[in-house]
Amino acid sequence: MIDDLFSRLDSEDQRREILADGAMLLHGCAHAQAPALLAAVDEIAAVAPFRRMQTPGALRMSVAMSNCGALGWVSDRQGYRYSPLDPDNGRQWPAMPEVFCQLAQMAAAAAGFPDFLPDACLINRYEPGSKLSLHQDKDEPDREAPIVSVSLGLPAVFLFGGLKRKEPTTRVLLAHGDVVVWGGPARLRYHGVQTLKHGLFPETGNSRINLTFRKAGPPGRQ
DNA sequence: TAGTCGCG
DNA sequence: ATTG
Repeated sequence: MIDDLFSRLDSEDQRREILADGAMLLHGCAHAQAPALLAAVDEIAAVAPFRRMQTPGALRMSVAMSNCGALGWVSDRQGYRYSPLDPDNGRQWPAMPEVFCQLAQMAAAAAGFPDFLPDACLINRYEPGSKLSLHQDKDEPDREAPIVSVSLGLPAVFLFGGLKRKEPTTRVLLAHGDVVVWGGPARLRYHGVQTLKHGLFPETGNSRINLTFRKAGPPGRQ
């Protein structure tokens, strides 16, 4: 059923699945680096703790977030934007660890987007009950660069839709080490995460950690 | 209760 | 219109 919605990139490598034109799932791509990634997340969170941000509607998101890199995605009653400073402490976000940047570059290249240089990494922590409604990543002025999303910890159902909210969504189970890359004609596709179910994953404190790499700075300088 | 609608 |  779901298999019908996917086409296989090639029969030799069942670990790459095309979700749409310009969107690819790299199954288990980050599995080897996962321990290093999680250790780096802990270091980042010690400096820029996870927090549940407010939305323009003055409600709180269920997902707790932090950032690393030159720019971080923030939300408050004023709206969504990128900021070089952590609004909770007025300091720059922690630097993007080398292992983050290398993984993001490698995954982007494997999905057909060479020379991806992310300047922002949004770190989302999902506890059981957390979800992210269907949305577009459209706060980045440069739409040439792709989005790279790395899943760690508990599995979650990723919703991948079209360029209009009402278009049907594909449901994709994302497990520890999976990476999704979307760009080009898929860059503005709606996407979201279904409510996380509880499960056992001690390495992440029984939560799901998602790293989302973006180029959030001005166009050019790729 | 999962899916859909639609509020502000 | 909507990362609620």
